[in-house]
Amino acid sequence: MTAAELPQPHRTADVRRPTLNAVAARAGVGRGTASRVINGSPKVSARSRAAVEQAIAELGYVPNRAARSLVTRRTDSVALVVPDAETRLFSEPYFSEIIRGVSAGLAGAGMQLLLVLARDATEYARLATYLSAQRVDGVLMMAVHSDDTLPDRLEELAVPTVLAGRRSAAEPLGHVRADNAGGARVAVEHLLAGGRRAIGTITGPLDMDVARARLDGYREALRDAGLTADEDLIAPGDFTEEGGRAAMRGLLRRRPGLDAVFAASDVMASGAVLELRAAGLRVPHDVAVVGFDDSIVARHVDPPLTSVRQPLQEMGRTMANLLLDEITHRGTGHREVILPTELVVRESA
Amino acid sequence: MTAAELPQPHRTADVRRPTLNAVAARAGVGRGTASRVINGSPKVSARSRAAVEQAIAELGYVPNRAARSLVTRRTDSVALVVPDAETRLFSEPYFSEIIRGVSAGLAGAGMQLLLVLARDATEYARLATYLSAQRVDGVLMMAVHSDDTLPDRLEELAVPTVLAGRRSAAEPLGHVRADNAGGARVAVEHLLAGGRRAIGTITGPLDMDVARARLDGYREALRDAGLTADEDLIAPGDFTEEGGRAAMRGLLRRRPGLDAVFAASDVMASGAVLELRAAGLRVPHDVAVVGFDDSIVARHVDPPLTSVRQPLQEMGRTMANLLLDEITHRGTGHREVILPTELVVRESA
DNA sequence: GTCACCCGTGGGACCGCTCCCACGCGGCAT
DNA sequence: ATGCCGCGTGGGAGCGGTCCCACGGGTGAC
Repeated sequence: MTAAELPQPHRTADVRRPTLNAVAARAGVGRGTASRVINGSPKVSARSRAAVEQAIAELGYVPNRAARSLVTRRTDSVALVVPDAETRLFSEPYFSEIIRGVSAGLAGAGMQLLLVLARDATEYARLATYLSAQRVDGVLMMAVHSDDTLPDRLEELAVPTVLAGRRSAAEPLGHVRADNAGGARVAVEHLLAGGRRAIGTITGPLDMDVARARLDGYREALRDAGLTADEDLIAPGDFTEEGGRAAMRGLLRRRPGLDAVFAASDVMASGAVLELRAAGLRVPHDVAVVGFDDSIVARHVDPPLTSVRQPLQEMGRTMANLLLDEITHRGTGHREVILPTELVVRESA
Repeated sequence: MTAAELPQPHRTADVRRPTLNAVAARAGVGRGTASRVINGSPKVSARSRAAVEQAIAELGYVPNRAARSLVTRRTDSVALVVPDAETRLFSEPYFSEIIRGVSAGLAGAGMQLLLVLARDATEYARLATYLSAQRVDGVLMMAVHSDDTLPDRLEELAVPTVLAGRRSAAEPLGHVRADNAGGARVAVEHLLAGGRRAIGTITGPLDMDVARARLDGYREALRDAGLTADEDLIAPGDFTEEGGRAAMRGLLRRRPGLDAVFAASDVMASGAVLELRAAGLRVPHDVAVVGFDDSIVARHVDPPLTSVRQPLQEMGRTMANLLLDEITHRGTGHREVILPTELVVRESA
């Protein structure tokens, strides 16, 4: 790509590392046998195995990935793709925690994690070719939008792919998500149990499935309680604090008598709290607030937010496992895993 | 490593991608010429160049990284190492923002970013060998402690390395850091300008350079104002909220007349605020508080915290650039870059 | 005792690229 | 005309692994 025009770096410092040949020679065996030991083949005598293992230890031999992957056509690495535009939205533990889970899940299998932030649309579009060019064995994608076609392109190119969250209810690809609807439902049920009746909601961008699912949960809970989710109780947000403030402002204007709000993210909830305070309303006395994510913000908002926690790290780990499975046994079929959420009750509701 | 015992994945789907040979054949030139075009060598006639470029476009050719790096001994990828123990980092924009900067800095050079989270000490220790085994061209490290020797090992192994922050004032390796002392100084000057005179500080763990530097800045500011930084004005914290509370408690006990506090992190400042409130003191009326990091917490503390912002994304970008430079021109000498901080004034001081 | 078999083994043939050497060819000085 | 230079070029020789085929020697069946 553009690298072509750049000055070429030196060759790496010529501290030549021992090769498989060196190991074999030192162990007094052939390359084949040494290779077998390294790859755990059972068809090696105990004697040879011991000799090779000793040689490896003495020489500090580490296999050359490039050479290996040239012939095996595997790279032992997977990419985690994050549209850069989204990262600011979740400067939250979300990103980090999922990564930790993914990393933990991959480490056991000796896989490397390639982090790919797609800056703009052009770059994003090129990604499919890029990723499929024997660069990675599989792809994990975060924050996929409904209209995102990159996953489809990857599927066409036969690149194993697992998504964090789904694009729509009919997601054809394997993915892992939290029980968003269930979580939202529990949040609203908590508000209902607290005697609240005029419950509004601040949603995420409705072109995202997470946002829609959380809205669905909100609706279900109200319906089950015999209430109707009037349209003017629903204010669209965008997962940002400012969006939360604006949405709250709208809700207050339309429904002055509101006594509770379920926000589809803590960040929006924190915006809502700021706006409520500005309007002279007390939380939770006048208006109760529940957020979603149980992010660090939740604990630091005044009052601390009641929020729905998603098992982020486990989601990451599960994504890694699904992907590894898909890589190992092609065409296992795309599976979806839904992990349970948990309501963390604090002072805001 | 352990991968040896695992079941081996299939070979990648055999959608054989076009090779350089195919490109050369189609363009009617030799492999050498095709390679030259791809690598931007000037020694190619316009005619050949055009033919090759067309063939590349028609075939959708993308060079095989493994093959290339096998011979060049470069991988065109760098590792970002983060000790997993530093969960503290994860809860902040810190991590995400630096990554964004790093990613942006690397992208231009066609470099890949390998994310390596070291779970435990054993794994961390093995990292040096791991990273030096022609796996990456360079290493970026975050959250290095004073007693961390991994950087030294990497240097011995001739692996270009750049750190985020330094281990001590005598850091031999290239690194990028914020002007911690300067930032602290400005924070305290702001308190002085507000008429405060009995100014305490809550420090980070003093085995970390950041913490020491911020303490130094505090001292300098007081000294320049003709005040003395009595030892009982200095309370050691550990960058946690609870640590901040405890430190604040100690300060109040020793110095009931305190009228301001500079905390070396927002999280500690938020703890301090809680403690002040518990003691019946008002912020900023009775005691003004300034934090550090301008993290998301700062905006959500009540009252919102005045804080010192570090240019995280730029720090990431700078790290990437330093590393690229080190990779391209070996032995440029390890440089240090200090980026300016900025005081963000809110309501707490 | 002979033969078929199996197990462990060595090593050749690649994988797809870059590097570099040698070569052809036109233009310029001799 | 002859030589030399330098440019653009083709293609061989690896890079360090894995895969697989062929082979030696021990074993058991006949």
